[in-house]
Amino acid sequence: MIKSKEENRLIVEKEDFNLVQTLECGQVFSYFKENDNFVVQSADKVAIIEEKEDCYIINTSSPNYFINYFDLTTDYSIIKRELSKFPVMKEPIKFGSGIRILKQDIFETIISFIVSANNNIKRITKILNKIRENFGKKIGNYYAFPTLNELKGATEEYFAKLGAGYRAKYLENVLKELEDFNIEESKNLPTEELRNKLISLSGVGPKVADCILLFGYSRLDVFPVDTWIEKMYNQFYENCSNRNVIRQKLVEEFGNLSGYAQQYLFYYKRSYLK
DNA sequence: TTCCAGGTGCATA
DNA sequence: TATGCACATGGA
Repeated sequence: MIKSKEENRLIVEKEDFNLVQTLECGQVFSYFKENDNFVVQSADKVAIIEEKEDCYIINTSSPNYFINYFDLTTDYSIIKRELSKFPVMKEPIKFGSGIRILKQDIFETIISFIVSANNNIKRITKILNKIRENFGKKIGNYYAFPTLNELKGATEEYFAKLGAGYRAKYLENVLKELEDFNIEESKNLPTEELRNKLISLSGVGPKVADCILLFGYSRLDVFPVDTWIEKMYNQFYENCSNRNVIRQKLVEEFGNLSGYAQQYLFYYKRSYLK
């Protein structure tokens, strides 16, 4: 998987790793294309990634951070083999065979997915980029995502101006609520308890909480149910409009592989079936 | 014009 | 506990 690691560069084989699939499967909003490369940002880290015929060259001053971020030490062939035993997963796994679940910064993930609720990806990205530019430290030609402390002064009016709509109030509130949250300590909580704690935050409901758990806390025993998963469930399982019921049934079915299954299905359904 | 986007919060029964 | 509706915004 990791072919070589140097101080400013990481070379990664393409086996079980497709950068476009990983970035565009809906788990992350902090990347963009620059010339022929992808620029990937997470918290205050940046990677500029070149695609070669048989590998990716990840240019970054933080190679270890991106080894963890792209989950490069996990063997996805085992996960895909296990999940392929479920008939419903066969095509989605083939379609998104290079997806990896990112390990993102928790604060950034909380803010990103509050913005994402009932919103479209284009506007979500626009809003998050503005937050970076307005409150983040400058790193070279790019901007870091602000820390809680750096973003603390942002008001409802500010977020509304960015186009956050009715989520502006949630964002202002959550910044205050997070001051007593203690993200570091929360990492040790069991999934269900942590889920309830996240849901108590402003703008965080069951779906956003599950996304934060999966993409920020790397909890694989959650299955975020959004409009696309609901469509998929109604197509492949049974008619059901209660998202909580859908979530419970899918977690029961996929257990500790739920998070992986969700991403393969989401990507397949959203980009292929519509 | 209406519908929809990786839903949440709140009132009501 | 469960259901229904309002909530900003802009593209299709």
